[in-house]
Amino acid sequence: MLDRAVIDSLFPADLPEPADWERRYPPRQLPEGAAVTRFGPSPTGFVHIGGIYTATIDRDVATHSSGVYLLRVEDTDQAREVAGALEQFARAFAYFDLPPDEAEGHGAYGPYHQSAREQVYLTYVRELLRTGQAYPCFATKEELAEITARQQAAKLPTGYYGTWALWRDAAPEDVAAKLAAGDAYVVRFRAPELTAANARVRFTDAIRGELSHEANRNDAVILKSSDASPRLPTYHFAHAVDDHLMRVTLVIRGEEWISSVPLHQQLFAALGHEPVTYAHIAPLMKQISGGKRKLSKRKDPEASVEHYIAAGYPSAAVQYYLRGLANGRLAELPLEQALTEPIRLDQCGVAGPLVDLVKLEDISADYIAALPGEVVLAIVAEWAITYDRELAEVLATEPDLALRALAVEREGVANPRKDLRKWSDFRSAYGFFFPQLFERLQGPSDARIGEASAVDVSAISAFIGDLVASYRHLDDPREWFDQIRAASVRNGFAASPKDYKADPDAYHGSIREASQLVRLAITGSTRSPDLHAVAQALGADEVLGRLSVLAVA
RNA sequence: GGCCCCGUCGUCUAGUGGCCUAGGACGCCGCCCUCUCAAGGCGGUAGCGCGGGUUCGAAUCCCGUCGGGGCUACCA
Repeated sequence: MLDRAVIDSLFPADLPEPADWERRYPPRQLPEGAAVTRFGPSPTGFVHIGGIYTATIDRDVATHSSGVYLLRVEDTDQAREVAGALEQFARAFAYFDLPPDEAEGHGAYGPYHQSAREQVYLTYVRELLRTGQAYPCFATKEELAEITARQQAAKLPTGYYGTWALWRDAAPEDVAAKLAAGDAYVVRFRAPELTAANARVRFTDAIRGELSHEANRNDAVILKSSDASPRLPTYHFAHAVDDHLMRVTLVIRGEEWISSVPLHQQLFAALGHEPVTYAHIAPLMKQISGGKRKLSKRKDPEASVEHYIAAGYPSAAVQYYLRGLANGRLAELPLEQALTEPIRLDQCGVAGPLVDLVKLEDISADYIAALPGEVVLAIVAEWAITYDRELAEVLATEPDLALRALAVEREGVANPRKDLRKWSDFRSAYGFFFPQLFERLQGPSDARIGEASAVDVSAISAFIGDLVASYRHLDDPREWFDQIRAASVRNGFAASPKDYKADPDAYHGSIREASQLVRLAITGSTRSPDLHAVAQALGADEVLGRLSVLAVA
């Protein structure tokens, strides 16, 4: 074993001992059964929808057990750090209403950035070195690559273990010489010797139940290279140190970590830390040609929560969807109830679900349809400030018109329109209400009419001309529409589709075609909410203005 | 390659030996309503990966097999 003096010389003289940290971060005083959970985003990319999914479960379990949910930024991979990631985390958690009880800036167990915890990690690295449970390793990248290549050629498990582990049992004087020469090194964990008795490990997962795995044999790196500053640990070691000192009791993470549990348990044991409970959740998947694969923040930018925020999916709808994915039972409940009912870990699915935007949009449309017009307006206006400037300005200057538009077939009806699935749909669904956003037709030969109607230009202008001349802005829907029918009949349209079908050659078309022309003029589209309601929201002047352009050939 | 996780309609799921000729939701299709669209109402389509067992009886238990996913980094 390495000389204690040699070991200590590698660390600051005033480095605290484990007991010091234990005192500084005492066990929490929490009610029986309270879970302390954490989410640990890495700023090597943006939080994606899977991260929100995990954080939702973390937050929920802590809340419903009267526990604590903390946010710890896992920024040990400084080389791959992405600028702006932290700001994006904050935006994402704010948007989805997932406030941590503790995070950088508040909480007694910080710092909550791993890059600021160098001293803590060094204490425990030194401790493992002192007890011979870790050792410095000077193997170069080339040597490591060669080891891997030889193992693969020999069809042996790859890794740094046993006799492959160059520095595991190196002579102390060789190590001392390397250190004296100032060569860069990492610190590796000395994996326990495997025997028949400990070759396999079993553990209980809060979601999956009993799991077993081959024991870890690899001398995993726990402290990264000495030529970097700050000197940071790998995920594995940070997990064993931080989750202990932050007094985390329940680690909820993706199932890709199951394979690492044996290592983590060895690390906890070596450190003398009480093991934590794990809950490995199934990862959200993405449909790809020929199958599905785990959602990746690198490969799938559309999975970024920025995408959801920019498109304007309501936070509550997304949460409802994600909670339903976690516990199928919640998907059967009404939204309000599903948002407050606890998520049960033992009811979490074990197979990775595909993210289904169509389903989300259905939920979202239902949710928005139940919202009062003024609430929709307030949220859309807020959203538009960032994502649709022009719309934001229009809404600011025309709030009353916006409210009238939103009231159409939404307020006071049994089945409100479901034409908004996300805030960005507002422009296409309601934009035509606003003179500033609506482009009036050029005339009867406008391309938009050409695409939708076979009625010839002179017939259009005769009909619409008649309608404009006789137009009355009536309150009664039936009477209002009857004047359109009357004008169309006077100008060669059939009063009903049935009449038209009986003798197609006698007419330009039926009331269907006629009303589509009116619709086109007023809304610019062949698809719109109820025309009379639209006309009421618009007002007589605007309606006549929009119709008049078709009155002249 | 080794190890691990997973496998019910297109998708998300209910289902823990008989309540299952497998239920719900979304999608899709049809019909109704109708001045268009959306919504709504009604109806329909579609699934236990495969092969062996165990059992009176299996989606449910066991074995094998195939398929998908993950780990095997000084990334998390």
